[in-house]
Amino acid sequence: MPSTAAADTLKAIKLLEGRWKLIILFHLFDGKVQRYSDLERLIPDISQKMLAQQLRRLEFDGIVHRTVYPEVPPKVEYRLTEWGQALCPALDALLSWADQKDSFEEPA
Amino acid sequence: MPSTAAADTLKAIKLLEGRWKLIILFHLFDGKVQRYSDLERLIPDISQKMLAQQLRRLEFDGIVHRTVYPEVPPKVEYRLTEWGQALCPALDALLSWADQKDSFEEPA
DNA sequence: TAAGTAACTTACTTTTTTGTGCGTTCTTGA
DNA sequence: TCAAGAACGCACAAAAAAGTAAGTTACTTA
Repeated sequence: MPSTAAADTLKAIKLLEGRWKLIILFHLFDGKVQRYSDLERLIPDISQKMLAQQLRRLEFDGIVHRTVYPEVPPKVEYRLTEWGQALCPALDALLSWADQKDSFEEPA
Repeated sequence: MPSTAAADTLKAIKLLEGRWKLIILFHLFDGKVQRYSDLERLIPDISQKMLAQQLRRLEFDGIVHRTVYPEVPPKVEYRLTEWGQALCPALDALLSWADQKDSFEEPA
């Protein structure tokens, strides 16, 4: 284990931190393609500002791909990059960790 | 995949979010036991307040175990719970995801 | 001419998280 | 008598994240 493992894991988690990113990602898994307005509908509590901002960040980080169709009114589609799809196993591992909680009960 | 998968993964990530938690955890992996003052030394930039606060939160969440020795001056030791140790594979999965990044280069 | 549409910006406010510095406790050794 | 040591707690300040509401663009259709 190189000494950067901790730092790199930190970075990985930072890419996913925040109130909205995972929620957005879950709507894009399995190759789903969504328009901005689809995501707005699927995530009723998010503000337009946060949706746009987090999508841009996910795009910048290489997790989400953005396609603009030059139409009026505008049309923009979002999908995961391949690397974004590759997040699945890691999130599954986290989920199964969370699920295991009750099977470990600490001795007092 | 039950429909709570997204919500549960969210919760799991929230347990690890923030500037300090993973840093603290990395110093406790592999059964390492550390005193409060050890962690202070190992994490030079953290303030006492944040160290105490995050340790309490990790304890509350069942990830870290806290042992107080009734001595003067005080002695308090921290170690991972079994469930806390069980985080390793999930963090490894995240790390390997991060490492894979360059092997996926998106077609423009 | 005017309203409608999708996908955002921008300016501003509120909330949450993090940081700073000092105080507290109790006993021991100089 | 008094400073030292370990592990905090507390009040307050700064910074970061999130939320609110209104404005923008550039065509299309009524």
